[in-house]
This record gives sequence, C-alpha cells and structure tokens, in this order.
Amino acid sequence: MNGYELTRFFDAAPRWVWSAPQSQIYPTLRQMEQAGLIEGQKEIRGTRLKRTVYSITERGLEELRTWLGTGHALAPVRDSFFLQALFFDMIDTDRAASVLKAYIAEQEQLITEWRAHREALLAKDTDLLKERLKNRPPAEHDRIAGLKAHVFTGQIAVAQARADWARESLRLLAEGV
Amino acid sequence: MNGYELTRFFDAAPRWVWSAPQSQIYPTLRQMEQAGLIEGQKEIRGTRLKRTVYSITERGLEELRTWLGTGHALAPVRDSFFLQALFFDMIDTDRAASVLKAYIAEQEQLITEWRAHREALLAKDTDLLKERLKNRPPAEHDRIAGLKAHVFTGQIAVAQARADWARESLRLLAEGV
DNA sequence: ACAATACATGTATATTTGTACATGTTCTAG
DNA sequence: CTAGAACATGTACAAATATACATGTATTGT
Repeated sequence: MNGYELTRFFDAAPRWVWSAPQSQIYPTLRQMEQAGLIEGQKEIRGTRLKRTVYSITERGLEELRTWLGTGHALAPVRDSFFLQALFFDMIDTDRAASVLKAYIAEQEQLITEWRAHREALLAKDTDLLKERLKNRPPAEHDRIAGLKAHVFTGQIAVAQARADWARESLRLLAEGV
Repeated sequence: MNGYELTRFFDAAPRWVWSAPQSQIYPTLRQMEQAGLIEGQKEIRGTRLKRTVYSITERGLEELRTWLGTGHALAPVRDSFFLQALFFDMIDTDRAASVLKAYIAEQEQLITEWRAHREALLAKDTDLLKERLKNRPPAEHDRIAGLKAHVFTGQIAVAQARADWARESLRLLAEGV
C-alpha cells in the first residue's frame, strides 16, 4: 500500500483490530523503511502526482513472524465505560440507563459490522484477503480465510458479552436492587 | 487519598478498570486542584514528613456526575492479541498455540482476581467501599455494593468470552481446519 | 469548462503516556 | 541501634497519540 491507502484503510475501519491517525502514517512508513522492514517503490500517476508504494522486506517478514510467535504483555486496562458503571450509584437511575442504552446500541452496531466482515472473509471476498491468497497454495485458502474470519468471531463474542452485561445492568437498575 | 496512596492503588490493581503510572499522579493532582475539582489538605507525619491529602470539591462532584451521566465515544480499538491472531496463518501451528495458551492463562488469572474482588465487594469488605458507604444511608448499602460488584461480573464475562474464544482457536488450529 | 471529489503527502503542536531517575522521612523487625 | 521496608513527593526525557493545518494533482460528473 501507499500512505493514502493506509490512511483510508484505518479511517474506514477504526474499530476493527488496530487503527492509526493519518499524521502517524507517513512518519512511521519512513521509520520502518529506515529500519529495513519495508521498502518503497516510487511511482508517478499522470504527469506529476508522485506516490510511494511500500512492500514488506525479507527482514520485515522475519520481524513480523517473531512478533506473531511471541506473547505480549496485556495493555493496562482503561475502560471508560466500566469506570462510569462503577459509579452509577452516584447518579439517577434513568441517566445511568440512558448511558447503558447508548452503549448497547454501539456494541450492536459493531457486531453487525463484524458479522458482515466475517461473512466477507469466509466468502474470500475482501481486497486484502484476495491479495494475501495470491501467494498461497489453493489448498490452504479455506484454512487461511477460516482463521481470519475466526478472529472476528472472537470480537463478536466479546461485544456480545459486553452488550449482554449492559442489558443485565438495565434490569438491575430497574429493579432498584 | 494522597499521591502515595493513589500510586499504590493503581500499582496494586493495574488491570481493574483504570490505571496510571506514578509519574502522572502528582502533576495531575496539581492540575485538578488548580481546576477546583479537588482540594488538598496539608498534613505532617512525625516532625518533617509532609503529605497532602486530597478530597473532591463540590465542583468536582458536579463535574463527575455530569461525566457519569453522559455517553462517551469508544476508544479506538488497539488489541495486539487479536492483531496477532489475525496473522496466525503466517507462523507454525505450535507457535501460535503457545501464544494462545499464554493468553488463556492470563485471562484466567484476571478472572480469579476479579472474582475475589467481586466477593469482597458483596461482603462490603474493601477499604474504598467502606469509606463510600459511610456517607450513604444504610438502606442503600446493599444496592451500592451490588452495583459495584456487578461491574466485575461484566469484566469476568468479557474475560471469559476471550478465554473461550482462545480455547476454540486452539481446537481450530489442532484440527488444521 | 469547471466544480467537486478523490488521490496523495506532508508538517505543527499539544497532550498523554511510560520508563527512569532522584531525594528525603518514618517505621519496624531483628 | 541499625538496616531495610514503607511512606512520601517530585522531575527528566522519550515515545506515542490526537487534532489540526497545509498543499498540490488527477479524475469524474454535469
């Protein structure tokens, strides 16, 4: 990809697995190139519009495989929603309920998007997956698509757990327990 | 609390709901005091050891209640574990499996700690909760403890969903599907 | 022909966060 | 009585992150 495509990718899917603001893209690409992890191919579109398309190097692949095979420390928890919930006893029941309802709606929205993406992966119908499968033996295609789709199954399960919990909270609040 | 107590609190419970490194504590306390949200009471222990104990002001309470009653945007997702899982097709099955096993162990550890804390809350047996209940009518005590404990029920449910998903992933990898 | 949109790449600046360093006091166990 | 642990408060510096600004080219629809 080039910087523009990466920017669009992260902007389009800010809640998938990872995201980055546009201002980080170009500096990071240059850093990674300097570190020998990726290399840029300069191209010209039309007569003057320059762009640099990056691809991973052999060293980059090595680094990536090492990183993928190593356990990494969990990030410190900073969940502003659970933090809010921890103090729901300080505000009116209906105010708390409206925060919970908004949260449930957000989680359901995420679930819908992730389900659609999972289906697209299983149908091998996303640009990135198609690109990836080009360099893999056809016998492995189902397995690769299955593994990637399964990640979204996980995201969905987590969002479902969160939404279920929020619904349960609404009941607790309503009962005045 | 004073800065030292806050530091110890966050260090002891880095994965509960929120955390902060020690270096943030003192500057943040000063900022919040300047903003009129908290006020510090200077004390002396022994003959020379100074400390400043902070408590929330009326303005701070107002701000807090407003924040608690408002929906807040979800933080951009940055889940390095799911990111790893998205590329498990690039590494050996047993390397991937060992990453998954470590993750499962971590989640189970969290679940154990959160369960213990939930029980302590239900028994009204944590310092913070005891302090909180002092200013509340006894009739509300059960409800407040129940609401706080319920937050940890949510954390547990999410960790359970993650661990279950990781176990399912191990099976998928083993089957070579 | 021209306006709007998409393509494309940067920088400036502030805030947040993390790791590490620095210093002194008080209490407690041996 | 003394060494080590706990109490207590700070700063320095680097890295990551977010918001906003800045500029120009190519394509597409009307």
